[in-house]
Amino acid sequence: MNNALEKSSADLPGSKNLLEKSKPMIFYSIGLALLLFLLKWLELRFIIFRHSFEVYIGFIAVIFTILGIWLALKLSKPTIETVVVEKEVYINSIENSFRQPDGFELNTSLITQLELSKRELEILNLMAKGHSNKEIASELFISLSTVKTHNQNLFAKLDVKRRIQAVEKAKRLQLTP
Amino acid sequence: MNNALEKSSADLPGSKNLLEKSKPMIFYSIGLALLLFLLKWLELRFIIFRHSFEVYIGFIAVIFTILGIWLALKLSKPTIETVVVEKEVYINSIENSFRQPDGFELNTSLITQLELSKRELEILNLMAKGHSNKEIASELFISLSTVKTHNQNLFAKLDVKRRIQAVEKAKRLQLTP
DNA sequence: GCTGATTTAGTACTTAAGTAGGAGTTTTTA
DNA sequence: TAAAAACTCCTACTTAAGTACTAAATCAGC
Repeated sequence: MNNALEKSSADLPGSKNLLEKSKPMIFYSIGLALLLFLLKWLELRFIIFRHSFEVYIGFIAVIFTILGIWLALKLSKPTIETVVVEKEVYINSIENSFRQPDGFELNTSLITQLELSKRELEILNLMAKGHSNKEIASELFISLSTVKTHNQNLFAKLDVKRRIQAVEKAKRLQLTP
Repeated sequence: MNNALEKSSADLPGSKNLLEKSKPMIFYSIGLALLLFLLKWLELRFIIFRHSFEVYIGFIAVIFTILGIWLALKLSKPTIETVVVEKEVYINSIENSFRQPDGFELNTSLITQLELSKRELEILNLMAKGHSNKEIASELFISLSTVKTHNQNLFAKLDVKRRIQAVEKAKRLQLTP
C-alpha cells in the first residue's frame, strides 16, 4: 500500500472542466426549483386568491420557459464561424522550429487535408483534454451514440485504432494544443 | 505549387469565468421577482375582467418563452469568437510535419515528489505512445494483471481517473516526451 | 534476519470504449 | 432544387479499461 502524500505542487486539476460546463444547467435547475418554492411561498402570502390559479400560472411559466430554452438550444446556430483563407503550401520546405514560448499554431492545412470536420475537431480537442465519451456528449449536448459515431470517423481519418493514439497523433501534428 | 484552402474554425466555448456566467442568473432572478409582482398587479386588474383569462395566459406564455430563449442564449454558449489563423504552413507530407526535437527536459524532481517508480514511469511512457494494456504487457514481458495494477497506482499518484488524463497530465508536467 | 517498497499476479466485477450496420435530419454546395 | 456532406441517433455486440481487493516473490538497506 502506498499512501502517497498528496503534494500536487503546481498542477491543474483535470476534472474542473466538466463541472464548469454543466454548471449553467445545474444553476438553472436549482433556479427552477427555487422558483417553484417561491411560487408556493407567494401562494401562502397572498392567499386571498385561488390556489389553483397560482399553480396554473406557475406551471405555465415553467413550461414555457423550458420551451424557450429548448427552442433556443435547438434552433440557435452554434456561433462558430469558419473562415476560409487561401494559403501557399511549400512542399519539401525545411521544417523550421515552431514550438515557441506559448506558441501553439493550428495546422490548418493539415486539417483540411485530412478532411476533419468542425465537429470532429471539437471532439478531438475534448478528447485531448482527457474527457470521456459521456462527458463529451453532455458538454456538446449530443448523445453518447453520436460521440461514438464521430469517434469512428475520426479514428478512420487519423488512421488510428484507439483514442489515445488519436490524441497522441493530433498533438504531434499540431491539430490540438 | 498547390493552393490549398484552409479552414480555421473557432474552438470550443472554453471555460468562461464564473462571474460572467452567473450574472445572467442574477438578472433573471430579479426579472422573475419583478414579473411576479407584475403578475400580482395584473391579477388585481384582471380580477374584474375574468373573461380575458386567455389573454393573460398567452401573455405569460410569451413572456416566459422569450425569457427562456434569452436565458439559454446567454448561458449556453457565450459568444464564441472567431479566430482567424493566418500563418505560413511548411509541410512535407502528412507524417513528416512533426514537432521539432525541442528540448525536452525530464522533470526528475517532480517524479521523485510524486513517488513514481521506475516501472510505473516505463508504463506511463508506453501509455503516452498510445499502446494498449495488452501491448504494454507483452512489451514488458509481464501479465495484463500486472499492468492494470501498475495503472491503478499510477492513476492514484497522478490523481487522475483515466489513462488519457494520465497521459495529458504527464505531458503537461514534462514527465514524458 | 527483518522491514518496507517494489514488482508481480490473481479473481471477480463494473464501466468505458470501440465496431458494425442502419437510418433520419440538417446544412452546404454545385 | 437536387445531390452531397455533415450531423444526429439507434441497437447489439465485443473488447478494453478500470476497480477493489488479496497475496506472493524480490530486493535494498539496516
